Amino acid sequence: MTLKSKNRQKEILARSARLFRKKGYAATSIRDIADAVGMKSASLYNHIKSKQDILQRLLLPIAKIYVTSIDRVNDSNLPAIKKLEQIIRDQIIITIENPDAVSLVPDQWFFLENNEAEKNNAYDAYIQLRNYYEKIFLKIFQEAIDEGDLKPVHIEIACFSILSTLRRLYSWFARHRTIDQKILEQELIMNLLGGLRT
Amino acid sequence: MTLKSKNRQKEILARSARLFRKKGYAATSIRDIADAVGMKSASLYNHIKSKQDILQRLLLPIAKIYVTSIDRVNDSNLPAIKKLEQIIRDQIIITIENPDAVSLVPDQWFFLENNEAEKNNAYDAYIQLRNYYEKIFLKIFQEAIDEGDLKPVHIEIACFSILSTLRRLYSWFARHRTIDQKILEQELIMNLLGGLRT
DNA sequence: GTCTATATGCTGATAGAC
DNA sequence: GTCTATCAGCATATAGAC
Repeated sequence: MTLKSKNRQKEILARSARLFRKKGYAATSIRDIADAVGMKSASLYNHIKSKQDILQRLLLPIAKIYVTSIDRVNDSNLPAIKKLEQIIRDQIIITIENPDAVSLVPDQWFFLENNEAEKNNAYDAYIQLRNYYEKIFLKIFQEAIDEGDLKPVHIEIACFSILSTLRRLYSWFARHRTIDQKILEQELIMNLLGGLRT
Repeated sequence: MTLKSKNRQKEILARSARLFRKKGYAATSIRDIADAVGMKSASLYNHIKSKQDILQRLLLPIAKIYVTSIDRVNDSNLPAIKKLEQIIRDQIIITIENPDAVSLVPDQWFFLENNEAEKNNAYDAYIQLRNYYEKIFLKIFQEAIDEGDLKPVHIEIACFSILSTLRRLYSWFARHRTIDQKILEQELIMNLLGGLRT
């Protein structure tokens, strides 16, 4: 594979991410993508296997970025409450660095297909990554309670609430790009964790 | 219009809402809806004008329910902080009573069409209702700060955070239907407002 | 690696029999 | 008010010339 074709693939993925974000996977056609890249739809197939292939090559890497990020925090020696703060900071950074790919996480993952015949279980693979992330998040949250830094709340409600906000951050950020990142971090940490501290 | 045909229409709307929730508007076909109702797709058109018509008749009423609800709270004589608590409670009730319609609010509104030629500006009408809701919400939030009950935070971040969680509540609730509603209210009020109180 | 041409199937919606 | 039959358009994807 040449460098040029790799760049072409990257461009196709980036343009697709933007279109999927704007219109949704189902409402975005291969022709839409071809137009955005500047070629005919048939030519796209020299670079990608299928429309589904594009979605998978957007969602699975971003899901792995999230998992890698929470693993690193989890392996650190910080107190659990500091780990939670770092997880929020990391999510903000991931969102700012990959806004289009991140935008697919709340909604478009559902269009991943589970083709068992071809051992192409992108749907299952994605769900597994997401569940793993949430499991670690819940575990750290419980530790912060055990360590006396958070109130003994219903952890599933609290984690749902925190993750709902972080998953939607991309859309807020699109409308407020000029905000200082440090202020955003401080405010979100206060919003999301402040009510739960002892 | 007979009672029977009204019931039929209600059933079509309810089945459609469930399908739009599960698969998304774009990925749900008229044939899917017809199958779910138990008739042929052509017969559907005796009850509804178009697929778009269904979406509009789901989203605009639920948007109006939200607006009516916040108007009533806003008109009350409660202190602003108590108004915010009531808004959260109201959103929980609306979500529990209309889970399928509410599920369309975060994502499927984008598929509303703006047909200016036919003065059928469902998209604009919806956006207007949503903007109105957010404007009132922000106003009450600012009042709670002015009344000394909330910290002088960046209100747009705080309101985004609170509304993100409330809009996603339907999906959490689907997985935890047995939770006591009072506990859910208490926990969410603590999660969403606790960190911001003076 | 891009193109034109095309295969095949599904889409929303309509016409008209009953 | 439901059906069968059908339309025109667009979907994903492929074949093969250049």
